Amino acid sequence: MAKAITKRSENYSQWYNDIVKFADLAEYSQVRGCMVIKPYGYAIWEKIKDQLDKMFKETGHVNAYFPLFIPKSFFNREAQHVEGFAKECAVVTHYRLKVDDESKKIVVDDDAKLEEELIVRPTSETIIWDSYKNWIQSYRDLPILVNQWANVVRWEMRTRLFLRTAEFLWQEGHTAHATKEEAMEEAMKMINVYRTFAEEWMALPVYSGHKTENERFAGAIETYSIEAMMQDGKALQAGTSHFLGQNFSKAFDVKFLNKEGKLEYVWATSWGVSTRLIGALIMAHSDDNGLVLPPKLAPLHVVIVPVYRKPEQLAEITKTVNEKILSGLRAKGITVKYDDDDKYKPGYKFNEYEVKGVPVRLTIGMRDIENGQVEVVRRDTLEKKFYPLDNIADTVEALLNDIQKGIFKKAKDFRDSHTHEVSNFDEFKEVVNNGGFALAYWDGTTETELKIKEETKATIRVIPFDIDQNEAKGNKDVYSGKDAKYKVIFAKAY
RNA sequence: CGGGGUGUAGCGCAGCCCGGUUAGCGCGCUACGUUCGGGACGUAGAGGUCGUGAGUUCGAAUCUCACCACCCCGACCA
Repeated sequence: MAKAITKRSENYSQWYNDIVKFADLAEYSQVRGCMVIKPYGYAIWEKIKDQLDKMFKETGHVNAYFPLFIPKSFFNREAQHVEGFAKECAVVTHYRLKVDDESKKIVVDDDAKLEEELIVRPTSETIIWDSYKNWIQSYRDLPILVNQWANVVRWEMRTRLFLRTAEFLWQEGHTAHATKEEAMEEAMKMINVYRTFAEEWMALPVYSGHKTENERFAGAIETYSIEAMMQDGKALQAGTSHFLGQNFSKAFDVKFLNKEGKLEYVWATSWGVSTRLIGALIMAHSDDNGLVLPPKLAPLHVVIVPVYRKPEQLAEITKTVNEKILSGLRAKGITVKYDDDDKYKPGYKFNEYEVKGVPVRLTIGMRDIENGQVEVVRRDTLEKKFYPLDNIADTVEALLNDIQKGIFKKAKDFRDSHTHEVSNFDEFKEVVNNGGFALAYWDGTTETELKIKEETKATIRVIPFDIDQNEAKGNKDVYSGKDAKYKVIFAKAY
């Protein structure tokens, strides 16, 4: 074992870094806080992107692209928005370099200073609403249901691959509506799209609900979020959808003439998920042997490893693989790789694909051909079984479905067993400090929320949709002892 | 921005305190041979502006100064 992945129990965050590295997903570049997403990691992002894009289009959205640069003045328009992002913006001040006469080095040409600085987008509300102003005159122009796949830059102080990097890839939906109700419905619709994607595709159980005022997106009236639990019991915000009210339409003066001939401000939403989802995928499912991927998002479903000594044996195995395995699997849309690379030994390959989380491995040697069988190993449980070569495609298809369901159940069981109702602050501290979600009553004040954060580092992740908030009536806040308004999920978060 | 640390081969490090002739080690890499059902082994080999720039010295990876970069711990955050 030349390369060993740190065990989760020893050092969880080192384990995470090891998985990213050994599974060849990403690495830091020479640019501070920025990552290189390597082909295998990018392939996972492409799978995520393809599916989400499909779901967005099915819900009536279209893609467009807006500039990377935003004039500084745009940020002045919406007060909360600028406050939320000002401290982490990259700013372009010049447009030209030159060779310095004395040092012969490349320097910024001071004569090429921009009249107005450009901000590298940390999010695109402002530049998009500046365009919407020109797009919208009448209720007939609405709704606008646009999504953008893009990169954004937030100059974070501390970064972690996929979870928080200075530049990251994401999608941001920006919609414009004639009525408040329609916009609110859109925001809710999209958080549900995210929830469906998380649960059915990522095999990641999530709590969805409202964010508190304190945790809301800068400039939003209402923020909805999906929150997942990682294997250390901490929460990861996996996606957000915002009802922006008329904040941005007022800031950018976007009005439309309604059916009654009256001028009104447009109602807005925005919603997004990022490459952070890959971090969620890693931390939710993987084990001490490496990455574990849900089959629906695995770039490669099945790898076939031949075991042989002589070239003639390899030829015979290859013939069997071609005739009895490959076409059957491909016909079912299963992505399969036959790894007959002679440069590596089987043992090396077994480990490599295990670390990379390929859901199913087939091993086939002379012995198996004689017996008409193949060895099948599933990545999630590492269980090995022999199956007949006949109908191997059906076997594998069923197994992939089983793995998808199995890892969802495992993640859900984990989350549920680490989610506890707490009735007093001592219990509360115990739950959040040991890694877990605390279901607690809250008095609804930012003051209490901040005090709890200060004392425990735990924050309110969501006010869950699927908890009837009438439950809170007659109960007391876990910290302040005042009358409770909500029952919420507290946890430490990434 | 506050506190701490590190820059030496592709990666991980030793050497520096106490200056000295050819700068080492592990992994990886290349060639050949033996291996091949859970990360093989042997032999031979390739690979270095010692972060950058000045200075001290007969002589600097080593001492001095400046600069740059990155990492870790805080405050901030998808």
